Parts: sequence; structure tokens; C-alpha cells
Amino acid sequence: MIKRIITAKDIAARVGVSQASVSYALSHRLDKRALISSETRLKILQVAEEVGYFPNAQAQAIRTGKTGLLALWVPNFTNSVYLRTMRGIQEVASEHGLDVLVYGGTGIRGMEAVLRSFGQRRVDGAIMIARPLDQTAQQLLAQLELPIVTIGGSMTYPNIDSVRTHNAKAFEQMVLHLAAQGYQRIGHISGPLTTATAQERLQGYRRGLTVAGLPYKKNWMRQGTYKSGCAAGLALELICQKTPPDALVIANDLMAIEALLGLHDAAWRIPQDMAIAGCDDIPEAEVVRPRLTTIRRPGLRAAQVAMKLLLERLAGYRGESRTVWLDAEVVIRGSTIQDAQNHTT
Amino acid sequence: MIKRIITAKDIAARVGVSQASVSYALSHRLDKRALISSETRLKILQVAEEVGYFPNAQAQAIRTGKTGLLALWVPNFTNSVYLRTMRGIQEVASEHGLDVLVYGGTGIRGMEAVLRSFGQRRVDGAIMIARPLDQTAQQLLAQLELPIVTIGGSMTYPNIDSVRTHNAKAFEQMVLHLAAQGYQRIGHISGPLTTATAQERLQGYRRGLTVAGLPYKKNWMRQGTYKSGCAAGLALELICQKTPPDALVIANDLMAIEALLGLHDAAWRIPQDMAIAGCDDIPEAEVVRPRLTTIRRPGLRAAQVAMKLLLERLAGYRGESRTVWLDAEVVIRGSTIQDAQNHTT
DNA sequence: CTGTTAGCGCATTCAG
DNA sequence: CTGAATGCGCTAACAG
Repeated sequence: MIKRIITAKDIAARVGVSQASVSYALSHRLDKRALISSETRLKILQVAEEVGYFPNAQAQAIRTGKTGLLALWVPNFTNSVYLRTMRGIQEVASEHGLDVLVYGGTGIRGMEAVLRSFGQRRVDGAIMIARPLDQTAQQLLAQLELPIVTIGGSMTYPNIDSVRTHNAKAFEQMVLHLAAQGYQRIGHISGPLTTATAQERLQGYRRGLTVAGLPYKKNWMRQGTYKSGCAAGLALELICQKTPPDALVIANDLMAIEALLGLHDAAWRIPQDMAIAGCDDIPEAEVVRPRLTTIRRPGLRAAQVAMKLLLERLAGYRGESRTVWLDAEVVIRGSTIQDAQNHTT
Repeated sequence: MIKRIITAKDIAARVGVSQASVSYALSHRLDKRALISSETRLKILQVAEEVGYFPNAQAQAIRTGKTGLLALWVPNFTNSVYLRTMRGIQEVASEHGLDVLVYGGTGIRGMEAVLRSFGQRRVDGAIMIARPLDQTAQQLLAQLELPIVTIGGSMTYPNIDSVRTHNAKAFEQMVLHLAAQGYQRIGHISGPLTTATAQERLQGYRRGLTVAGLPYKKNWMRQGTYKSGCAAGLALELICQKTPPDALVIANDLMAIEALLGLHDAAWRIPQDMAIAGCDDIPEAEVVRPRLTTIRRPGLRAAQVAMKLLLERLAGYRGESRTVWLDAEVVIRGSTIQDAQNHTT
């Protein structure tokens, strides 16, 4: 703490050149005309290495206007789905010499603070995962004139690129898979229908029913919260009818697993009495018995695509906002196929 | 991008005061003598608000020598144990107006780059989660003279605070719990014994046996990897003996769950034929049947303590390095208690 | 090729 | 109380 941190001036003095030459030596690019003789350059680099010098990023930023900072805004760290994405962002960013500032704040108050930080830190760009933005936020964001990419966002804003997953398609496929397995009364537990993802998934489910020629019944539908604590009860409600569904497509794994366990405790056999499918492919899905059929969203791929879009903007792209759609993959496991191998309970 | 970002000078011109006054107005502290009349201050604040001005953090940093940046270095994002910790760090940091730079790089090459970044970004402090540091790393870190807190690190370095979990104690308690349940032949699948945590856990297991007056047998021991793919096989090896163990204390949940599922498939009843206990309390532990008895490491608490230590250093504390030991909690579930309620398999 | 100079945006002396 | 002036560490334009 006491020892003053070494600056370019220090090593300039040490080598006996000007401070500017030190800057040249370190920022030497092969593509540009040499601004310095390789002799002095090497001498400078050597001394810099010796004393462990590295340029102050703040000072560089203030001069160049580029901070090399990326903001990554995640709704919550606990959702394992976004973990793969976070990791991906982090990796790609660091490959490109960018450091990642992670924000996790929630709530209205938090949002404002985060947005302020974007501006104050002068981040070069931002990636927001599953962040529905309200009017105020959009306005603030627009004011920052920042390259922004949303992942899993519901709306597209001008000059904001987004990466989205084709949830509807995957849910449609899931219904078709169930139909192919012989299930005829396919129900659905949705997420909160105020969210775009829940709507998409519901839509896909319904389209699947239509394509498969199966009936859609309000009685086989329930709205959940995406969170734990609701699904078991909803599943029990569904089976208490005269004609209960024989399969449930559920909007995420968290709820699907709760439903599965709840039905299990109620002595319903999965998948004989009821097939269950979820979405997200969280780690629990492989551990529960029977294993949960689910939809694997391309978390890592989304991160890579998002970074590609962002890097293009950072490199100067100034076009219209783009939306890249990614497919999700149906992962078939024991909870939806009536194969003796798969229900070792 | 085109529109120049608003600076203090801009709003100074707008209000008709000097740039210095703007700085005063915004950094106004009640504890200090007023450097500005509240009249002009309010006028300045109002205009600043109107035009959406916020000071450039880089410029502030370069002047004050404080960046308000924290580095958080995590081995991998996928381990749900550290997730709680990450989240905790993030939250506490943001409460204190600090932004968190997340690094996830692994490998020797990555390490150097990360350490460089610490220096280049002039982070105010760093938190490293479960990062065994080699000689070179320690040296570089020492050179940075940075407040550093390690979480779950194995060694203590001079001037580096650490937060550690009392693994041994928890494992000892776990053995005692099993003994109390009547298990007599308690085996162990360890982590890689090159790691400190695996050693601690092994140690706790052995001490537990001693305290309980139970025998320790090499035959009931296996060394695993902490990772998936090994434990089922090891568990099967263990049961293929003339006198197999009747309980297994396993060094983490990942392996414990694999062992549990593997034994299940081999038609061993859990917990009647074999009790199984893990460590970490990952989400899967509650979903598997029977539910997995495990050890819950205080992830969030560790984050809070780590931040407390770091904030103290940031506030000027210059004492010896400190180590805070946290207790882990034994969470008893169906995989170790012979209660009919708990093995609805 | 090299060194000198001038800021970047801000916090902080030092005069008024 | 206020404003002019200085410098943080660095890059970039400029002159030698």
C-alpha cells in the first residue's frame, strides 16, 4: 500500500527515454508503422517486465474512451440455466481482453443503480440476461447509447440486439413426442403468463396439440410461478378430475420435478399413469427417478452468439437491431417413455 | 456514440459556475465542512439530474487512487456451492457501492492473465474462491499489495485473510450421526487427496470413527475425484467385499448421489442396506430418493464474512492475516435414517 | 524514429 | 464560499 505503484514515467526514467516512448513500446502494433526502434523498444519492455509494470487501465480508458469493460446483468445467480451463459460470456470476453462486471441487483431501485453504474463505469457494452425492461430502463439505456445485447429478453428495442430461444417450437415438438408415445390428454402447467417466455411456451404447447390433432382443455391447464412451491399442488389438482390428463408439459424443470415428486408421493406412476416433461435441463433433471424429459436451452451457444453480436457492435457495426433465434433441444428421458428400463423409480 | 458524453465541465457551463463547484456539489459530504452553498449546490444537482450526468468513474479513480472495483475469482461457475457465495459477494459489494469484476479463468496461463488484470484494473481488493495458489501466484499477489480474502483456500498467506469451513468437524459429526443410527461399518469415498479439503474431510471421518469407537478399515475406503463419473464404480467395488460397509460418508454430493443411484440400480436398499451421506447440499440432494443426508457449507455466510474482512482492509486495517472458521451444518435426510417415511424411493 | 506537449475528466490545493 | 490552476497516468498529435 505504501509503495507507490510503478508508472510509465518511472520506467521511462529508468531506461532513460521519454514517457511517451514507453507508451509506444507497450502499445506497439505490427500493423502500424513503427513509432519506435525495436532496440529501445526491447530495452523498455525488458525493464517493464523486471519491475512488473503494467499500464493503469483507468488512465488508458480516460484517454482512449474505451474501458475494455463489459457489464453482465443477470437476474439471479441461482438459476443454473443462466450459469452456462454467464460462464460462456466470461470466457469469450476474456479471450478478447475484456473484463466482465457482473451485476445481479433486482428490484426497481436496484435497476436504476445498475444502469447508473453502466454509465459511470463507461462500460463498452452490456449483456442482459432475461431482463424485461420497463419504459424507464429503456429510456436510460437509450441515453447511454451503449451496445447492448439481451439474452432471452422478450422484446426487441431499437439498436439492441437480442438472442432468443425458440421456446414455442421446442414445446410444440415436446407435445408431438408425447403424442407419438400414445399420450392423448396432454395438460400444461405454465409459468406466470405475464412473462413472455411463459406465453411462448403455452403457445408452442397449443400449437403442438393442434398439429397432433389432440384436444385442448382448460381443465388440463394450470398457471404456475416458475418457482418452487407451487407445482406439486397444481399437479394434484389436475389429477383430481374425472378425466385427468395423462401427460403434463410443464414450463420449467423446477416445477416439473416438484410435480413429478408430488405425483409420485400420491402413488401415481410416472410415466405409466402420467408422463411429465419440463424445460431447462437443470442438474436435478438427471437425478430424479424417473429421469425427467426436458428441453435443453442452448445456454452456452446463446452466450457465444451474444458475444459475437456485441463484439461486432464494438468493432463499429452500426446497423439495425438484430435478433438471432436459437433452437432448443428436446431431451427425452424416462419420464415420458414407457420403457421398463427407464423407471427404476 | 456520436453524442459526446456529458462532463462536469458541461454542466458547469450550463449552471454558470466553475467545474470545481460541480465536483463539490456532487461529492458533498455532511461530515465535512461545506465547500459550497446549498443554494448553488441544489442548482447544480438539479441540472445534473436533468441532463443525466454522472461522473466518469475512470477519471475519479485516477485522481483518488480508488477504483471501487473488486475482483472475484471463481474456479468454475458450474459448482452450485460457490454460487451462493458469488451471489453474496455481489450483493454485499453493491450495497457498499463496489462493483464486482468476475474472473473465471483456469489453468496456469489463465492465472497470470487474471493477476495482470488485477493490477491493470487497479482493483481495490480481491476475493478468491477455492483457489489454491502456487508459488508464482503468491509472489505476484504479494507484489500487488492488494487486500485479498480467500474463501475455502487451503493455506494462509501473509496479509491474506481467509474464510474457511470446518470440514473436519462436520464430517466427524456425520460419522457420529451414523453411529447413533446404528451403523457400524462406516466407509468413506474421499476426494482427491492432493487437495486440502479432501484431506480435512478424511481426517474428520477418521476422528469420528475414533470418537464413536468404530473400526477404520482400509477396505472401506476409496479415493474419488470429486467429479462425476467415478463414484458409482467405487461404491460397487466397496459392496463386492465379504464384509462391505453398511454406511458411506462421501466427500461431496456429486459423488454421493452417483453412489446412491449406482447402489440403487444394483438393488441395494438405501438406507437399510447402506446409508449414504454427502457434502455440499447441492440442489440434487433434495430431489434424489431417498433424499440425501449431507453437509451444508455456509456459502452465503462465507461471502458475508469474506466481505467483512475485505471491507475492513479497505477501510484501512493493516494487521496480520486473519482466518475465520465457519461451521458446516449436518443436514439429515432419508439416506441415513431408517424411518419408513423417508424412503418412498 | 524520438521527445515534447497537450489534454482526457475529475478532485483538490490555493488564492480570491 | 467560489473559481482558477494543478496533476493523476496515459495516449496521440506535434515538432525535432
